[in-house]
Formats: sequence, C-alpha cells, structure tokens
Amino acid sequence: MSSDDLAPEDAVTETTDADRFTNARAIRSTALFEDYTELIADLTEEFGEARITDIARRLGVTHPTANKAVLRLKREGLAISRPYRGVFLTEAGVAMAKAVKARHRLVVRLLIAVGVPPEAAEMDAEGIEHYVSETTLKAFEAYLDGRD
Amino acid sequence: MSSDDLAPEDAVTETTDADRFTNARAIRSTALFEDYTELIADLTEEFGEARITDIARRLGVTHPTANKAVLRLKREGLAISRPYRGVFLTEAGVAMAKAVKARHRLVVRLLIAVGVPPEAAEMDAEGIEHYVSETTLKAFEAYLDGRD
DNA sequence: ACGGAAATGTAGCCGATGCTATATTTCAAA
DNA sequence: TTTGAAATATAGCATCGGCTACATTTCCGT
Repeated sequence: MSSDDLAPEDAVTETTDADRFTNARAIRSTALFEDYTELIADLTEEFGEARITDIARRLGVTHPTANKAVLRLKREGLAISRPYRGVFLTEAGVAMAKAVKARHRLVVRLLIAVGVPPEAAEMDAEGIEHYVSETTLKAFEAYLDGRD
Repeated sequence: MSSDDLAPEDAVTETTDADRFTNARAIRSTALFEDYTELIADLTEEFGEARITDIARRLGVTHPTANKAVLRLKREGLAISRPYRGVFLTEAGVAMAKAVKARHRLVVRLLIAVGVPPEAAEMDAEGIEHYVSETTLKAFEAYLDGRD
C-alpha cells in the first residue's frame, strides 16, 4: 500500500501498521547489542575487564554464544578484544552503554512510579527498555519530574 | 554466580541478571505469534478471513515470510488453513489474540496517561506490549482506574 | 617449571525470520 | 470458456542466536 492509496483525510502523516511492525523489527535486531554493551560496561567497571565467561554467565547463555555475539559487536565497531583476553568497548560502545543504562533506569523508575512492584519493574524493563523511543523517554522524564 | 555464592541477606528470593535476560529471550520467541494472532483476528473481523497477502502487507513483510510464519502458527495449534485459502484462528489463537489486544490497548492508554504523545505511544507499544507481565498489567489497570 | 584446570576459541548443528525467484492455483473478465 | 493477472505455495539462500563437542591457550599451584 503506497500513500497514494490512502483516503484523503489521513493521507500525509498516517503511520501504517507496517511502519510500526517494521520499526519493532529494526529495534529487535539492535536489542542484543544494547544488552551486551551495557553488560560489558558493568563488568569493566566491576572487574577492570569483561571476560567472555562472565558475560555468558550474566546473560544466561553458553560461552560460544557470547563469543559469537562479541564477534558481531567487534564487526559493528562497538567492542575490541585480543584472543584469550577480555573484551573492551570502543567509544561508540561506551556511548551506547551509557544511553542504554540511562534509559533502563528511567524505565524502571517510571514503572515503579505508576505502581509496578520493583521486582516486576526490573524484570519487565529488561525487555521494554529497547522499545522506548526518545519521545517517550522525554515524556517519562517530564512525568517523573512533575511528580516530586 | 549460583545462589550458594550470595551473601546471606539476599539469598533466597534474589532474581539474577541471567533470570531477567532468559525471561526476555523467552518472550522474544513468542512475540511474533502474538503479532500474527492479533492481526489475523483483526483481518477476520474486517473481511471475514485473513489472507496471506493482507497479513504480509500489514506486517510489512513479503508473502513468503508471512506464509512461513503461518505454517509455524499452524504447527503450534494457533491457526488453521487450507491451501490457497484464508487463515483462521483456533480457539487457542483467538484466546491469544484477545489477551494481546487487551494488553496492547492498556499499554497505549498508560503511555498516553503519563504524557506520551498518542502517535509515539502507538509506535512504542508495538514492541513494549510483549514484555509487560501480568503483574505490571495489573498495576497499569490500577493506576488508570485510580486516575479517573 | 610444569601439569592440570579453567578460560577461550572454533566447528558444526538447528530453528527462526527475513529475502528473491519460481511454480502453481484461483478467479474474474473478455 | 478460456486465459491472464493476482494470490498462494515452494525452493533455496542468508543471518542471527541458540546449542554441544572439541581444540587450544592461559595461568595457578605444587
């Protein structure tokens, strides 16, 4: 369906179902990178480096899975590593990790603010956070600010 | 980190990072079924049947992709169809569609209630909804009720 | 200094989810 | 009634993200 086919009254700014689903698919493909960069940042802060075994254990996957994911991270310019050594984030990786962590905290805070039990908020935020747009993030901030 | 290694004060009910990530992965694997059942329900209501071409167009994918997904839906007992005919939901499929639709509406309502612009709320809800647990859903309901 | 355990890497399998290209079937219009 | 366009099905390819099994490297304890 091209926009030509739309009825006149909603022709220009209409967001189609397909747009939304396509957006959700695009996000799904970056969600894993976000999880990895955030985790690598955490481990680096805690231990001075992120080791494959620790990454795998925290994510609940096997090391080969973590290893493959790190290869993809490196290919995308988000991390660097030498064989048999720890993994480190590039500047781009650090930037992603920081943004992801800030967003994660904000999502948890908002969930708790509307009455979600903290345990459930943490659990659900792990999936939700990836889909929260900048616009929605701003709205969350405004809501939490106006609430103090 | 096994639970044996935990400090005494948070030993028993601790939810680990791995638990949360494993939960998120499990949800990711059912999200597609949820999208399809909801969409098939919509199309069936609109047109009396859900045709592969319409499913594909609404989701923004090619028909072979939609066809394969429908095969998986059928394998999971969520839908039925005969060759070159429309797709219909089973009772299980209808139940899933109803739950998904109710949850979707609730998520959109909550986002709007905390100040997210409707357009962004619709967009983000498409991904968020899948990760909203029953507990969180109940909290959203309570929040929206206590707000009228 | 070396030997074994732990960590890391690699190979190969599988299913999911996308695609393009090519049949095949349906259905409506001439 | 036939035939051509639209819809549907199928084949085959790629990537991702899991896994197990096995190879290699590191590093600690004796």
